[in-house]
Amino acid sequence: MSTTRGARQLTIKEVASHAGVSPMTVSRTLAGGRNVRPDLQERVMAAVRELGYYRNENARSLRPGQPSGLVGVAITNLANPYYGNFALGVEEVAAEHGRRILLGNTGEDDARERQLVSDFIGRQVDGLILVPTSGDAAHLRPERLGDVPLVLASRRVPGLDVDTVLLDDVGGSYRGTISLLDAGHTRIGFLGNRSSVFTGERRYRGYEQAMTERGVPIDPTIVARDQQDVEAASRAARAMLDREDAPTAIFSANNRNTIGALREIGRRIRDGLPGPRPAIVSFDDFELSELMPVPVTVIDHDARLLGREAAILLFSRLDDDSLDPAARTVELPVTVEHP
Amino acid sequence: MSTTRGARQLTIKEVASHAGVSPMTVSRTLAGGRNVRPDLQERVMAAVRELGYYRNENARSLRPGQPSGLVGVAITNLANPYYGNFALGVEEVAAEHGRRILLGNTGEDDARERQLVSDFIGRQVDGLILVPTSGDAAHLRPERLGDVPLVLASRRVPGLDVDTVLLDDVGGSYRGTISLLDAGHTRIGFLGNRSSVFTGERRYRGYEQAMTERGVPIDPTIVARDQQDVEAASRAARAMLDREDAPTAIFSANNRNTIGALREIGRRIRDGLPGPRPAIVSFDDFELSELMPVPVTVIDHDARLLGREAAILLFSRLDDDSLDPAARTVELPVTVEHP
DNA sequence: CTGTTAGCGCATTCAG
DNA sequence: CTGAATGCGCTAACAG
Repeated sequence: MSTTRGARQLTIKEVASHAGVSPMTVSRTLAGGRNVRPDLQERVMAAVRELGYYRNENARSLRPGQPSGLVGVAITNLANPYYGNFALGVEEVAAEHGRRILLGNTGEDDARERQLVSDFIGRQVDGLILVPTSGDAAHLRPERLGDVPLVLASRRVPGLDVDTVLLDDVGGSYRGTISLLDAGHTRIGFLGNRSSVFTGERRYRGYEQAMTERGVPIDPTIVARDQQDVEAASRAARAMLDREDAPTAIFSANNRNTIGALREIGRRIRDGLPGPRPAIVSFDDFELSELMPVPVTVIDHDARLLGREAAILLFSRLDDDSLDPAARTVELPVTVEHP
Repeated sequence: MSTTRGARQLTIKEVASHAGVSPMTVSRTLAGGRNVRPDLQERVMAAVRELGYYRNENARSLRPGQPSGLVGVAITNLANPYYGNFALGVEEVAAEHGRRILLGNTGEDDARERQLVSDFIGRQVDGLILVPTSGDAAHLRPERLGDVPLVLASRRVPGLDVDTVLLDDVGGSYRGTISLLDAGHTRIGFLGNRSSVFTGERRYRGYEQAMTERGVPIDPTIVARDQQDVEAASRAARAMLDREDAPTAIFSANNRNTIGALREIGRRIRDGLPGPRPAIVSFDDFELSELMPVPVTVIDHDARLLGREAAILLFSRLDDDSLDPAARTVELPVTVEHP
C-alpha cells in the first residue's frame, strides 16, 4: 500500500533489520561488499530488492570529501538543435563516469546564469560545464567557485583563464570564404552575430582574413552583423539582395542566419524577382541542404563531440589530482563540405 | 587563496561566527528573515557576500518532508530537436517553480531507463517526467516509486495509469491523410515507426481511419512501418517509388521519415529518374519545408508546450495535496499546415 | 568479518 | 527575538 505524500523514504536501518544485520553491513554491501561474508551480502541484497530500497545519495554526499556525482551544465538555448547535441555529448560522457547532469537553460541571460551557477554549487556539484553568456566573469572566478572545476564550451569569457573547448571558428570561416573566392566570387556578403558574441567575432575574422589575403575589399553595405534569429536574418538578406550591386554569394556565420537567408532567396525565386541567386556558405550544418535552390557549402562540426570533449576535460580534472593546473584549450576541427 | 581539492565548503557556522551571531540566526535569515532583527540580517547577509557562502541544498533536504527541489527528466533522444524543445519546456516551468532538473538520455534503452529512474529516486527527486521507452512498467509502479509522482510524455506505458501528456496523433494523421484524399490522391504510401512504438501505432491508425472512411483500400506494398532513422526511411521511399504502381503521395509519420523520403525524392529529381514526384504530408515540422521540390503539408505541434504541460501536471500534484488522485491525460492539438 | 560511535550541514523544537 | 540541543541517512574510524 502506498502511503500518503511525505511518507518517509526507506532507510538503511529498515533494510538492516529486515535482513537481520547492522546498518554498517548494509552500507558495506552496497558499497561493493568488501569484507562482508557472501551469505550476509545475499541477505542484504534480498532485503533491498524486497523492500525496494534506494540509497539516499544526498545523505551520502553529505560527508566531506564525498563527491555528489553531479555535474552542473548551463547552456544558452536548448531549443537550438546544436545545444541539444552538445548536452547529449556531455550526458553520455557523464554517464560513462557514473555521473548525472543538472541542466539549466540560460536563454543568454546573465542573471539567470548567475542563479544557475549558485544553485549548482549549493547542490554540491563536482564540476561545472558552461556555455557562457558573454557578460562578465565575477561569478565564475575561482574564489567564488571554491574548488569546483569549470569548463567553458563554445565561447570564452574575457579575463577568465579556465579549461575551454572551442570550434575552429576562424579557420572554418576562412576556408569557407576562400572556397567562394576560388569559385570566382568577389562580392561576398556576410551575415552573422554582433562582435560582442565570441563566435560572432571569430567567424567574422575568418571571413575578413580570407578577403584581405586575396585583396578583395570588404564592402560594409553587404555586411550585416546583428541578427540573432531567423526573422532578422531574412530581413538582412532581403536588404542586401534588393541592392543594385547585390552580392553574388553570402557567407552566413551560423544556422539561424543561413535559414533566414534561404527563406528570403526562396521567396525571391517563387515570386520571380530579378537579381542574383547567391551561392551560400553556411557555418553550421542543416538537414536537406542538398535540396536547396542555390548551392550551399556547409562548414560542418559536431556539437555532440564538443560536449563530449568538454566533459572529458572536466573529468580529467576530477579524476586526476596530479594534473597540471594550467588551463587547457581544445579547438575542434570543422570540415568544409561542398554541395 | 584557493585551497587544494576537497577543501571543506563553507558552512553556516563560519558565516555565523564571521557575523557574530549563532548559526540559527543565519539559517533564519537565509530562510527569509522572519523573526530576525533587521540589523542582524544585514550583518548576516554581509558575511554571506564576503565569504561567498552557498547553502548546502543537499543537507537541507536531508530532513524529512523537505523537498529536494529536483525533478528527474528522462527522454529518449536529446539529439532530436523535438526532445530538445521538450526539455526546454520542462526546464522553463521547473525554473518558474524554483526547481532544477536532473536530465538523462535513455537512447530508447530499457535498462538505461531503469538505472536513471533508480538514480533519480536515490537523489530524492520531488517528481519524475519520463518519455518512456516502450518496455514494461515494473520499475514505474507506484510501489517502486514510493510517493514520487510520475508524469509520462508523448507515449503511454501499457498497464500504467498515471498522468500523461500526449499529442493528438490520431486526429492529426487522420486530417493530414484526408487532405491528400481531398486533393484527389488515392495511392498514398505510408512511412512510419513499427506498431510497438506508441506513436507509430496511433499515427498509423489515423491514416487507416481516413482511408477506410473514404473507401480507399490500403495497399500493404506501399506501407513501410519499420524505419527509425533517415537512412532506413530513404531506402523505404526508394523501394516504393521504384514500383510500377508507385504512390502519388506519401504520408510520413515523423520527422526522420520525412527527411529520408525527401532525400530520395531529391535524388530522383537530380538524376532525372522517371516516375511520380509524390506530394508529402509530414507529421512533425521541419525548417525550410517551403523550399522543397514537392509540396509538403506539415502536421505541426509544439514540443516545448508538451514539456510545459508535463511539468504543469507534475507541479500541480506537488503543490496541491487535495488534488484528485485519478490519473489525468492531456492531449495537445496539432495543426495541419498546407504549403 | 561485524558492530558501535560519531559527525557531515542544516532546520525543527524547545528554552530563554 | 535569539540560541542550544537534537536528529535527518549515511559511512569513516575505531572497537571487538
